[in-house]
Amino acid sequence: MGEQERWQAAERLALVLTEGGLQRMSARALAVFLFTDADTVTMGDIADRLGVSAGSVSGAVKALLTVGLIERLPAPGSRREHYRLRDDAWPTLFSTQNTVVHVMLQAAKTGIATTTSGDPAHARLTRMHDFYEFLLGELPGLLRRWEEQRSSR
Amino acid sequence: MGEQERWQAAERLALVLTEGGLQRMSARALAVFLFTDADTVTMGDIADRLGVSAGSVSGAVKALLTVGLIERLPAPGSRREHYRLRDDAWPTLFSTQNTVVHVMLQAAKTGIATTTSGDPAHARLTRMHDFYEFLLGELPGLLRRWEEQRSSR
DNA sequence: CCGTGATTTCAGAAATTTCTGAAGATTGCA
DNA sequence: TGCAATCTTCAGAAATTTCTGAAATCACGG
Repeated sequence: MGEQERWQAAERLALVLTEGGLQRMSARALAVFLFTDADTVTMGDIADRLGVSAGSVSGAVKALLTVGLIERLPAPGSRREHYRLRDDAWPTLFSTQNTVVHVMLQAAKTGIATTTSGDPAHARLTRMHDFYEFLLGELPGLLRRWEEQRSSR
Repeated sequence: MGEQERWQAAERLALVLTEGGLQRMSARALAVFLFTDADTVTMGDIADRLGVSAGSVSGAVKALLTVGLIERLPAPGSRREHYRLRDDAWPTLFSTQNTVVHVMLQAAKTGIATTTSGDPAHARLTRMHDFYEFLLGELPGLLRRWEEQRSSR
C-alpha cells in the first residue's frame, strides 16, 4: 500500500465529510488527522500535507476544535502546538449533525402554532413534529448502546 | 395567526432544511408543500408564493421528486401538474441523509486497506469503521420502531 | 524583555453555487 | 392539426462561499 493510495483515500473521505456538513478545508484537515501515521500533528504538518496556506489551516483547526473532533495537547515546552483526533470524534460528529433534529422539531412546533386544527397544513406539520420527536427520543439510547458495545471489548 | 407568521415560519424551516443538505430552492419549495392550506400545489403556485422564476421551481420540484419527498398526482385532465408532500416524507428524508453513513463506512474500509496493523492510522480508521458499522446496524430497527408506533395510533 | 518562529486575522481574489430569463418542447383541448 | 398554457433546459448573471497572502499578534527560549 503506497502513500499515493493512502492520501487518495483521505481526499475521498474529505469529500464525503463535506457532504456531511463540514467545510471543505475542515474536512480535508480532519482526513489528515485520521490518516497520518504520526500520533499528533502541527498546523505546519497539515499545511505541508495539503499544500494550502497557514491561514486556511488556522481556520480549519479552529473549527474542528470548536465541534470537539480534535484536541490540543498539553505542549511540552514546544513552540508548535500539537493536535490529534479525539477518541470520541465520531459519536461527537454524529451528535453535532443531530442538532438539526432539534431545530426541525422546533420549526414544526412554530408552524403548528400558525395553523388551526383541521387545516391540511396542521395535519402535515403534526406528522412532521411526531417523527422528529420520535427521532430525538431514540438518540440517547442509541449512543448509550454504542458506549456499552465499545466498553465490552 | 396571520399569514405573515406562517410564511415566516416556512422560510425559517427552509433555512434548516438547507443545513440538512437540501438545495436552497428545494428547501423553500418543500416548505411551501408543508405549510400550504391546499391539498395539492402546482409549479405556478410555488413560483407565485416564493416570487421566483418558473425555471427555478422546475429544478426544485424535480429534485424533490427524485429523493421521494413529494409525489405527482394522477392529473384529472388538467393542464397543470399537481404535486403534494408524500406521507412518508420525513422518514424518507432521514434515510436519504443516512446514505452518508454508508459512504463513511466504505471510506474507512478503503483507508484501512492502505495501512498495516499496528499503525496509529490503522487504529484510528478501525475505530471509525466500528462506529459507522454500529450505526448502520441500528437504522433498520429505528425505522421499524417508528412504523410500529405510527400504526398503533 | 528581545528575537524568532508560529499562529491569527482579514480584505480581496478565486472558485463555486444558485438563480434568472428566454427559447424550445410538451400537452390538453377545440 | 393548431393554439395556448405549462414545463424544461441551459447559458450567463448574480450571489455566496472559500482560499490566499500578508500584516499583526502572540509566546517561547535565550
